[in-house]
Amino acid sequence: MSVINQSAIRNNLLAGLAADDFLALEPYLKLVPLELRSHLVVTEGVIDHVWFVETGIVSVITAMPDGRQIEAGIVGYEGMVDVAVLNGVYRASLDAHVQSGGTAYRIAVNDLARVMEQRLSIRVRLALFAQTLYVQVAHTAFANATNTIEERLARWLLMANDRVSADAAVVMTHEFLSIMLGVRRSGVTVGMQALAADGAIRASRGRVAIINRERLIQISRGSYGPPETEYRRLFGGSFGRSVNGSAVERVDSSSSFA
Amino acid sequence: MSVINQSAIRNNLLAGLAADDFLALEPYLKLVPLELRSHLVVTEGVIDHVWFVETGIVSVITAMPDGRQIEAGIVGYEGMVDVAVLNGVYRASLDAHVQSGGTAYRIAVNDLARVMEQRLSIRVRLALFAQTLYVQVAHTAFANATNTIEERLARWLLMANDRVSADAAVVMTHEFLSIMLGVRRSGVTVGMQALAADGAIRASRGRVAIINRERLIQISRGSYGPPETEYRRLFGGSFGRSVNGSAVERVDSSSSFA
DNA sequence: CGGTCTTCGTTCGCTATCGGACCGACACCA
DNA sequence: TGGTGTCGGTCCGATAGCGAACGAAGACCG
Repeated sequence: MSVINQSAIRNNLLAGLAADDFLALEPYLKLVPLELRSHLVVTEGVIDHVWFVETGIVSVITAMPDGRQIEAGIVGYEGMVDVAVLNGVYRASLDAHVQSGGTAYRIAVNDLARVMEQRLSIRVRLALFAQTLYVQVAHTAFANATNTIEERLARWLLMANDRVSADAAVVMTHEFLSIMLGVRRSGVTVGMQALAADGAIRASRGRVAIINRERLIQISRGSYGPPETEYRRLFGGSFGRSVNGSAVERVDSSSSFA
Repeated sequence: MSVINQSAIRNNLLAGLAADDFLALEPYLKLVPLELRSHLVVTEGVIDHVWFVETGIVSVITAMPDGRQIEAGIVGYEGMVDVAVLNGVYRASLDAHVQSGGTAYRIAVNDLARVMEQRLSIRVRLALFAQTLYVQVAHTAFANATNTIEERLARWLLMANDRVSADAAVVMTHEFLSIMLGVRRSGVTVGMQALAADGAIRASRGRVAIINRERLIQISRGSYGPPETEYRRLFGGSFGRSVNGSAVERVDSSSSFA
């Protein structure tokens, strides 16, 4: 069995682990594709694997039994799915759907739990991510209550842009975004036009190119930023600011867990 | 120093600890008042204490530098503030404000961390609560995006009612609620009138009596229920249902949706 | 008891967004 | 190259909620 080289890992949680911690996890990690639109976790389902995203985007979704759903958070190479297992919960209360295809290192929750039990520093690092996701979701609640569609679109595009190589366009349809934001499809169309008129984005069928991040940030009226700042504070690096993509840096994770 | 009797504790996290775990924490717990409108935690501030709520209600709030704010979650005797420390984070990204005065057992984070280090089972229990709060916040994001003011009011009143002695009225002004929900004050007035006309509540100046929980749950259109169900699943007990001999009865909220 | 402050009720015009529908444009496949 | 399905642009009337203002009723205090 070939060994995964830590230096080749894009996932920021794995890449930043101490070398011996990574080696302890490595035998259980398996690189798997993230199939577009697949459901990694479904509400009330058992969580038997955890995914460390390498490329692509996964949405954390509040899904109701009657089919209504909305995005609560978004995870890319900076994080993992599902954080519930870090809190000792193995049955899901939220969905996780792949919104942009890619790859991830997958591990069985049993294996992860066993290794974390031996190596507290792994748990420490992953818990920091759970905290950033919690903050992100709280800010989604804020944005959903106070921001216009256009502002929320700007926020979403920035967050998606943070998670793809910086020059790549974001791939998604208006229909899809309308579901994530909980608004009408044609509301998204109008909002996108406004962003395009502003020179912030350039849109074509199923594709959005971010032209001017600075402008998008202004438009988002503060709904973008704080969770990303929190992430950088806890993990260091340039997440959310990278001018040219995956500038994943590592920082020690020795903050006292206990 | 007199010893606190665990059987007299109302906080569900502390009350449910194994006896020896509780005894290990007990020397560091101090019963303190929760002063109405005090800010237990403020964004970017250091978190130096944790509160295990006995009575009263604490709101978890997304606060922006420009003063805009909104409630992301709500914590009463079933939980603690701030859960960030469970993830090893000691600088706040969210506010915690006392919305309904009461009391709490307070502990210094250093002491809590030290004891948890010795007793993993304490950490395990508290982490379960962190998970329920995360789910609650995700559902706030859902409600904020998809529900009307009236529906969100119903949700808020139910959640507040869960956290006060069952027959007590909820004490708060329209002004206050408008800030928590991020809507106009007069929007709350109109919403309250609708709920009162429905016979779900009876309102007087600064006070709301819940008359018919069942009706409120219907009105909330699913925005109330799932996080409470999750809490019961993880902790057992009757949280969110009528507790100890209240006149109010209700069925499991999830049944209205399955 | 009267003054003062807080809270609530109500109104106005205005805007964002809804729900639904229709159609044209593009993309892909045979 | 034409057919077919997806996607985006646009329009309609309807509505929830906004921002601001004003006044009345309850609560508190000297």
